[in-house]
Amino acid sequence: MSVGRPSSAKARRARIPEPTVARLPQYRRLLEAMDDRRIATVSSVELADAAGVNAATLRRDLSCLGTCGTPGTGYDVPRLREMVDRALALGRDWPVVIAGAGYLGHALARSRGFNSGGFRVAALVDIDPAQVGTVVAGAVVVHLDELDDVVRRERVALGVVATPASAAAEVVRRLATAGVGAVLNFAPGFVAAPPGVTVRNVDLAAELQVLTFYAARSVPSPTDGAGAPGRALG
Amino acid sequence: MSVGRPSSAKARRARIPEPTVARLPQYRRLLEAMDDRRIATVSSVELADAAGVNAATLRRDLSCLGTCGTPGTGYDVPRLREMVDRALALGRDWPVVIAGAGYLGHALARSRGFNSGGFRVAALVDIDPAQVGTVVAGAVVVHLDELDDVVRRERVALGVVATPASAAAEVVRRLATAGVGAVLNFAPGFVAAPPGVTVRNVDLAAELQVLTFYAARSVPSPTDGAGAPGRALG
DNA sequence: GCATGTGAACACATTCACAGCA
DNA sequence: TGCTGTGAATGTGTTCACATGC
Repeated sequence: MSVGRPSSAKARRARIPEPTVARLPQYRRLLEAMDDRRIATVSSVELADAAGVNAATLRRDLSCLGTCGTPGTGYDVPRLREMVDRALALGRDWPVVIAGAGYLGHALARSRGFNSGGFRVAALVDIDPAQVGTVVAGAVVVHLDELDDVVRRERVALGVVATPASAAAEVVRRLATAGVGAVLNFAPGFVAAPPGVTVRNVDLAAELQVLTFYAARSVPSPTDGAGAPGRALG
Repeated sequence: MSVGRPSSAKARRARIPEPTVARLPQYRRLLEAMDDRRIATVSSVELADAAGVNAATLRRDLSCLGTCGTPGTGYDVPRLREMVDRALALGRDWPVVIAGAGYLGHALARSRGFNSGGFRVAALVDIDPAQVGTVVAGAVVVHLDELDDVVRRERVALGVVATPASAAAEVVRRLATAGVGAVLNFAPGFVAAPPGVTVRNVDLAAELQVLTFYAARSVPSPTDGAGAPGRALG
């Protein structure tokens, strides 16, 4: 704890806790909106309130990025925005392949979040002959057997699984074989990660069930004066 | 620590930690699959391995439900399944209203997870005249102005927001006013919860960005022999 | 013998509170 | 004075390890 540049060098390659990583996209969006409105500076309290987190938590989150806010002033919005982008490895080109051209696949392919900030849907893959050859939001639907070609040609590093549950494990395996390094799986059920591949499971039905849990705890007990505090989760 | 039935009464109304609640749907699905295959008993190690969690964690999770596994044998699958269902307040009827009949709204309305286990899409609401009056997977699309009627008539307790971000806050407000007690918000950005309402924000674009963070940490460093362990997140 | 359920240890994240600096 | 960045305290979840009971 002595040598080198004081702040940046210290935190440059420090491990970032998972909860912090999960909050970064939220900060990013707020900073983007502020930047668009030409807001030059923001304090930790302002940003934290907008994000719905504690100000100390926000400051600690940002300190992981090796940021330099200015005491007495706050954070420089464009600069902070750039640092968050860098931490999330955004800004560079991230071609995505979506496996499964059903309703969810279509919805994701058309969503802004999958077509901005460096993300770009390079292609969708499916096995349904009725889908193969069609174009969704500028991206072609190709047959699953062409997956390797697409991944190699477009240098795809990210895969999204929007197939039925029964196909998910096999599709993840094929994505991994094709060279995709990270997969976002929307199919229900736990899919184990092949070696060297990061798999993130997002289960929309599970989210609904978790919500139910909290709803059931507040709804059937209308006896609490002001009611449950109505905290926002997630 | 003495009176009453030893296990169940003690844990019956204990607070369940949020991470535990988030894992319950996963256990539920596995138990359902085992039950269908007529598997009568399961040990904590087996179930934990299938779910990708530590066995001690699983046992502690289940102990929150006031369960009784049998030492030397394991857990009774049908019985445990029922207890998880009860904890999640499933089994009863949960009518859902989906706000936003775009691609995501359609995908959710058609998904199995939103139409089983007690969940039922009572209606979709939108303001697009081209959508209003159409039927999606057996559910009608009605105008946003009819929200109050639908919620009252169908006793809707759960709302799902699948609108553009710009409309999300207002739609959550209207859902709350209509009497919906819990909302699952898929629109990007933090939506504060009105008093007495639980709001759970699920940001699909953020999931992709989080994935990128981990992908970037493993991809550009192909120097680690066996590579990153490829842990499954989420 | 074998698997549950849980006290105790540990690891981690959040929050407070304040030193230090603009 | 105002706000950042962080040591220290707190709170929470995970994991170990074993007593207990089938």
